[in-house]
Amino acid sequence: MEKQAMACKVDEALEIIVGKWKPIILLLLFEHKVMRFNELKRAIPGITQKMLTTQLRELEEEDIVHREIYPQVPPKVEYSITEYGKSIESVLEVMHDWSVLHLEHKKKLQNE
Amino acid sequence: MEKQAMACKVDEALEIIVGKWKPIILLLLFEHKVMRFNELKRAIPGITQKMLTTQLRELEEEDIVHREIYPQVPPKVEYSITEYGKSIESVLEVMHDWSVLHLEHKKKLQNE
DNA sequence: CAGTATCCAACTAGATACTG
DNA sequence: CAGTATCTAGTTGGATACTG
Repeated sequence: MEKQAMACKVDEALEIIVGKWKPIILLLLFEHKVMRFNELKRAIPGITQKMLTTQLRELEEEDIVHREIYPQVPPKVEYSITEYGKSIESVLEVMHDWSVLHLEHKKKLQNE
Repeated sequence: MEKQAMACKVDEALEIIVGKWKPIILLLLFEHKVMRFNELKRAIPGITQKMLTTQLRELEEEDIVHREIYPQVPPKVEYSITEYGKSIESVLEVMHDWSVLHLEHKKKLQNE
């Protein structure tokens, strides 16, 4: 595979998984399976409603997160990972594992 | 492992691999082993000198890219992946593979 | 050749207020 | 409860000019 084309595709993946709050949103949904809007908001310290909405809409757009609306008052909306979205978990794990490696490496460098 | 701590670490990894031009820089260096500044610049259409410098400095800071300066006129500077930096290749590959999967999935969705 | 320095436009994200 | 709307401060990145 040509490297330039590959970089192009990597960028696309990054745009989806990145976004300041996406990893934490995804990890929470992987853990809890189903979460309501305010439940997510409480679980993510520092996020604003606007940001949470935006990031969830983007993940929904990519068919990674499913949004279930219950037509009732007060409104109830539940978020979950789609069947397809589950494919992203291994990517998050690889990134996490490398991060741990990286932290250790930096610590080692500082001790020299 | 607690999910919140994990998200934190994933973010750190993302900050390093992301940056608009980092994937392409890294992939080029993985392919060519050693590249000079202008060689990289020519290989990356649209990048400015400022951006290339910034991104390279950040990768150098993280001990992922090595910068070899030859004290001569005109100056010659060569960039390469550090021994440690090689650990990032598999992360890029996983992200790339998922991107390909994702493109296929989106195409399938549009045909429905 | 391999950068630095400066300026500015565009986008991002936070705070805040409002609503079905 | 689960958002939307608006405004604004801060950051990012591009264009351009200059340099050892």
